[in-house]
Amino acid sequence: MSGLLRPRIQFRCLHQSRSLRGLSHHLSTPRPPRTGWEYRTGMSVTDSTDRTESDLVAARRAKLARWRDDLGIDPWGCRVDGLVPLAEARSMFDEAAADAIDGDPPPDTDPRPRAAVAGRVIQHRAMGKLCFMVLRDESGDLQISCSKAELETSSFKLASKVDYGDIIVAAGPIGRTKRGEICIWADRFEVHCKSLAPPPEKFHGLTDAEQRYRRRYVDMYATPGTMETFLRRSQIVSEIRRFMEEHDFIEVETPMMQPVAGGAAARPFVTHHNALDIDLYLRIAPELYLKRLLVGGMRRVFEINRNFRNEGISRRHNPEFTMMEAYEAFGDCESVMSLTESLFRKLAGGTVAFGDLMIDYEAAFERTTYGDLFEKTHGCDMRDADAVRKVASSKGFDDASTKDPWLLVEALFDEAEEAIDPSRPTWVTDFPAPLSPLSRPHADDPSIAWRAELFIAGMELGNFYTELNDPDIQRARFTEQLAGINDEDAAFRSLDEDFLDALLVGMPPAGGFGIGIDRVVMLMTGNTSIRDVVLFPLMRSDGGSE
RNA sequence: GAUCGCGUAGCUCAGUCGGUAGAGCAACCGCCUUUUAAGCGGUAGGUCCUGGGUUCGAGUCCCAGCGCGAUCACCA
Repeated sequence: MSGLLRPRIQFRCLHQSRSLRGLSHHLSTPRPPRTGWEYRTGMSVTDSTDRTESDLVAARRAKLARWRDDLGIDPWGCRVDGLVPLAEARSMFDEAAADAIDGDPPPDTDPRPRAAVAGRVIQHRAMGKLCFMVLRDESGDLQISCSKAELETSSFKLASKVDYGDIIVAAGPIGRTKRGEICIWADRFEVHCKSLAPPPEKFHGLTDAEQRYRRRYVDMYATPGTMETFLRRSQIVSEIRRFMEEHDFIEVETPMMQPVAGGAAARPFVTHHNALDIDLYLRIAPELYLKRLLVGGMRRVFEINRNFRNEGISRRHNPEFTMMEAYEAFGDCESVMSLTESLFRKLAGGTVAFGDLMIDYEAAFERTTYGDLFEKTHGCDMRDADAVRKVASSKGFDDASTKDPWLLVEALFDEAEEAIDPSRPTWVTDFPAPLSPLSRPHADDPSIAWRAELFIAGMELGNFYTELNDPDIQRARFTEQLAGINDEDAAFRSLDEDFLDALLVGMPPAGGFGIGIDRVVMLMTGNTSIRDVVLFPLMRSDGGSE
């Protein structure tokens, strides 16, 4: 429930059309030939047909050829059974067994535990007849030592010549070096993948943000912290899923290609189905489909998946983003708010740092109403149209005298959001009904809707509603919204008649909510840019195959 | 979309007042059996983002473009 069919679309469209014009101009402009090929291989492009390898790539290819021709090895590897993750091999280290070996000649039976491991070489130190290397996999790092005395000649040659970035398999007893480093003393050593690309700097990894996002596969192994963030993301999504299932929600998948893009006010992406010869929209929200499922009889449903919005990119916005939406029949705004509060409490497990903020999820979240926040910031009642116009006019809005006063309230509310303490998770409740066309108005005051938003660290985390299930009011709301939109939006916005038919069949009263999963991950991992929690954030095309 | 900042070797970064393009890591050759960003000796590696301009001379100054980042706007 990501948003609404809001009249605000009018000015968003002005904004969007500028960006679209900018984009088409951009696409028609020839770009300098800095291609993906260069990023990947370090080769430089001398003209459109002739590619010259960099010395670094040439050296790696030459090494590959020598291994294949002189040592007869297949550098591309094969299936290997019985491998253990590096962290697990490290944990198998046995102090007593290592002590038994130290100093004295090894006994007939080596008491040290053995392990076979695989990993990418991230450090390599060759010292003549001995070499050390550090391997990395998703579980961590582990040192391997290869001695000329312990390995077959060809294996030792390989071990002493592997490059940063190669993927190897090694096996042997898990011991310790003189300096106390846990280490596998390899008696088996094989290369299972030759890396031909020039590696990044081995201590800093990639620091240039552009390269980190464009070449995430390098960033993941080379930059400290990247893998941890994405493993944590995976855990968080898994915890959320488990939490929802424990609360008797069932997971569903609804269309991402929709004939009518509804459930939010965003501008959609358009695609085309050839056989049916129809345009389809990538969904901007799953809301209207999930509500159909309540009509069909499901009591509690949720969906975690991508939405696509054809809008700007920022530190907090990626055009495709992951959202969880959930609907609970016979719940309401309050029931889904308290469910969410306990979800956040569980995910955070206390206080989590985000930038300079220390955010406490244990205490009850703050609450304020939209109207109070508005009045505190602007000194007038949001229902007082004349006063609102006066404030808007004093803030320099050109359309202060003609625009719908509720749209002025919405525009002015941005400033009010800044009054929310970013270090305290805060509910803003009782949104204006005219800005909330999918939620139920209060019985005693139809200008106020049963709708709340959650704010944390200055970010909007999600929307929470008592759902509107009166088909006549819903139709009227949709119709009002459509009446106010401009030509540009009218092209992709229309009444979802099938959804209204579903409401005629009858949807039980319900609470519903949507939360931005990427933003939850940002909060839980302390990343202040969404690009650091999305594996492959959208980047401007940079020529070549990127 | 606006404003500000950045773009130099494969990577991480220096580059003074406009005066011959620098270092570390990585690479190549040699030495080295307990290293920890190993060490020592040697070698090679550049479209200084692109295109104009100013100048005797531009990595450096000016203009335009491209890309990235930050802030703002819009949104979750």
